[in-house]
Amino acid sequence: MRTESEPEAGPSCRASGGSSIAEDTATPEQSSAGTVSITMAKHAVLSSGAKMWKSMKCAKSELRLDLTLACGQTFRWRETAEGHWTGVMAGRVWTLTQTDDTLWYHVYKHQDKQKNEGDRKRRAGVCLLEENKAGKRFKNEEEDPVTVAQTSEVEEGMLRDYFQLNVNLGDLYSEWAAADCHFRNIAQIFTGVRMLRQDPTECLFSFICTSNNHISRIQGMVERLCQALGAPLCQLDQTSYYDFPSLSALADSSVEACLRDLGFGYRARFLQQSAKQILDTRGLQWLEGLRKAPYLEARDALRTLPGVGTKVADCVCLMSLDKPEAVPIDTHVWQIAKRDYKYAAGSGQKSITDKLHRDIGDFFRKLWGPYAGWAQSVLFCADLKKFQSLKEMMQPKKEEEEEGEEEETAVCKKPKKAEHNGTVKTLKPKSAKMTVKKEKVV
DNA sequence: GGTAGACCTGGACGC
DNA sequence: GCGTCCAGGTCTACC
Repeated sequence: MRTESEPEAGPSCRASGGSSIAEDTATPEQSSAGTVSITMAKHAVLSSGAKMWKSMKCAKSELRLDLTLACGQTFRWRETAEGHWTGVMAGRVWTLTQTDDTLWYHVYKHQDKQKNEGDRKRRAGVCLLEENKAGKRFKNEEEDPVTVAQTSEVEEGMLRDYFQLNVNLGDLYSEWAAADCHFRNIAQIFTGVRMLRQDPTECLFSFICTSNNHISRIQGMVERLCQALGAPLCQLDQTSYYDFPSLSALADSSVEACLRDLGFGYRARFLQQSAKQILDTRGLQWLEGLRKAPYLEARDALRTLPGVGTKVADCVCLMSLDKPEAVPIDTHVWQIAKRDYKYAAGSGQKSITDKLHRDIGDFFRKLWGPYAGWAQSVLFCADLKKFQSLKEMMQPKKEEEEEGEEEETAVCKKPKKAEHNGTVKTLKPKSAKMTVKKEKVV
């Protein structure tokens, strides 16, 4: 997703697909009407008319787009208008928004021919960088010869799968809150935070970029990766959208130098080598196949890849491989464990060792049960600096509740405001009493 | 099983 | 405006 206003940063390896935008692109309404226009396609906005939108029932308590899409589990969604989130999922560009009990979605069209060509080249391992650089044209695809109803059914199915809407989040929140008073306080405000079921390839290679890195920089890197090696999908306003690169495209021997030029640093080698290792020794379907493997087996298999340690492997397991018990332990989760749960083991250590990772993971799995990774993501989300204004809202509520509540085990002292947005890491443990009333197994 | 240092880069922060 | 610090880790060598 590169905007026209972004500076050209790369010497030889900078895609510039947005520079020659098709002048014949039209708004979706105009296109469907068969008219030719020089108006650039725009991001959909619900207020401009519900006609171009489809909808499905989904309560905000089950899904909060703003929290779920911006809590750091995915790096490709942007708020393109107030409450409207645009991103790429399953090779399509979507804008999502929601009202109280309805999830609205719009899927943008792109030219089939162009998409097929991109797919063909990606399968062949062709780096699309030069082609993108030369300026591909983004057009609206023609209407598919399927009924609108069939299309809606497919798209709704894709959304249900992506957001894992078959999982009843309300029930899980109740169970976590019953087992954990700290969670209960956080959950008053941070409702609807759920794990996505992402494409394993996208998830793996995005998280290889996260090591020793800022969230803002990670987002930029993932976008440049797609821009350089992914197939173009469409352009909306000033933003070009690309599919995530295939394994073949990532494994090409030229990729490391290309990505180094794009500012990936030492991670460039990890990305190329991991892709190559998967293709050479495992095969295209291996990553998806790990969805059927037990958690520890999948995690250990991922850890054999260059640039994939315990934390990244856990992220991939949790966010794309159907392993809800995976609890990624990073420095912030360690701080949360110490600050909010008085987790003492390993407090004298300077870094997160494998043993500490295993022990903290077991601690949270014991506390929250088989969906511990989901619960952890709620706390992680609440700790993000960008959501501190939300967190502050819960303080008065909590104080009121504590005043009228004598139950000993439910007292969680007000946690110190934690700030981490990729740049602030000052987190000092503050005493907070945590008593687990019972071990809740979901 | 634990520690330390290197690894890229850019945003935040202090001056 | 400039210098410094450090980030959602991983890898390697060493103890």
